[in-house]
Amino acid sequence: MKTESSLRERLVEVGVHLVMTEGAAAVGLREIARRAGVSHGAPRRYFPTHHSLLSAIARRGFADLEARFSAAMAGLTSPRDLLGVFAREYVAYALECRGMFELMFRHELLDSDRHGSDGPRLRESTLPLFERLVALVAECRSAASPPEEPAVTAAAFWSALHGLAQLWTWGSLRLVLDAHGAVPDGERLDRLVAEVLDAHLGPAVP
Amino acid sequence: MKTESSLRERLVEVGVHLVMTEGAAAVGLREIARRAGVSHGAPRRYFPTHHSLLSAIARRGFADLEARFSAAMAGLTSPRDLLGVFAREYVAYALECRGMFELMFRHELLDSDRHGSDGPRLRESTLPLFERLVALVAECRSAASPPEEPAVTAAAFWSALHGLAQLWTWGSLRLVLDAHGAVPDGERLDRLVAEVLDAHLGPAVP
DNA sequence: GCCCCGAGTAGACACTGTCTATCCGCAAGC
DNA sequence: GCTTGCGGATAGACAGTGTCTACTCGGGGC
Repeated sequence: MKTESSLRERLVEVGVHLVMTEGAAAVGLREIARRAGVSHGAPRRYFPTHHSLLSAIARRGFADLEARFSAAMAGLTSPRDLLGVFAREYVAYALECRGMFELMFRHELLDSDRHGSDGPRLRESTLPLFERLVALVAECRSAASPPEEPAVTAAAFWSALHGLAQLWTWGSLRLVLDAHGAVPDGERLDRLVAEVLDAHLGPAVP
Repeated sequence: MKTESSLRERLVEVGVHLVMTEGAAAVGLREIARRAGVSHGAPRRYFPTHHSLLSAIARRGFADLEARFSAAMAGLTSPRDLLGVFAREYVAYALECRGMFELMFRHELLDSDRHGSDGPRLRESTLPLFERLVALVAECRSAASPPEEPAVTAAAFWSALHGLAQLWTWGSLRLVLDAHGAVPDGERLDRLVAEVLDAHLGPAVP
């Protein structure tokens, strides 16, 4: 791991840092080049367009997310526990790396249709992640009632997590739970995650 | 309703039309002014900044959504049916008016913190909508098991719908259900909506 | 009749992404 | 040893953007 990494790598790293600190809207091609210490035309050699650079940054985000999952799931075996970790890690990532999470699902900014300069379509980055989810849901469900298409359940479960992360950062969920001030402030998000888990996977067994 | 409406109204209307047809990314201040037939500086009198115009457009979106709900819910009384209509209408709006739906929840583009030039904060536009949801969920739940904080259930339910709409338009849900080709193509979205309804509100009673 | 003021115009400024021509350094070839 | 070629980076140009400011024009109040 030499400190003189290729410019390509450095651009992506600077971009990730910029998205994390300033938000997805502030990531201009020229700004990245500036912070990387090269001229504004330099990135063009590796990323023909702004979208392709953003796509590379988003791809890094999906990789980071998957790494988080792998780290957090290590040592656990119960499918229900694993799904709980998955859920908490998903919304935690969305909150901690809000800019990245935004960028990763902004299809109009990404080359989601075209193949990237390397690797598969960006949309397909989520496929292995989802496969893991389907397998866990199937395992979790087999103990209970009829199978019921685990892929459908997994898709709905993921949707709930995704919407929860999105609406929470958007702010209206907090606002609305304030109005019905039943749940104490620090526990609201945890309660929502637990609610999603229970709703889609059946109530937890102690 | 005079055809010579104020420029302010016309700008918003042109903006809505532009978002619907070209997507949220294509809505420039100058482009709106051009299509409204005025100079590029004219909007500034009514909307001091680009964000404030986008916020006005988004506000119109929330109003449209609420109008759709009111129209679709007319005549129904069963809370479960009403929630079903709510769910289907929500994702239908997201699919039909994809650009508007995108814009409405892009907080970095909107003056979601500052008060608009008229009316309340943009974030609070969703509050009456959510109140309706909480009431319906409470009514729906009272027939079944313990109350369990209807506001929390309603929030999770809304999250699932929101995430479903988002991930469906993003494309990975379709992709992943293709891989597990169990559900025929035309029914996938309906199945997912039904799954969300059942998961959060309990299975439907015929 | 004059003045003022609101509404809209038009130009400037800094900035963006993209395109193009240019230049530098370094290896290969003779 | 000198030239050649070329990948990698530079810098300028161009059209377009949002914002700011000076200006103009027309109509109502005194």
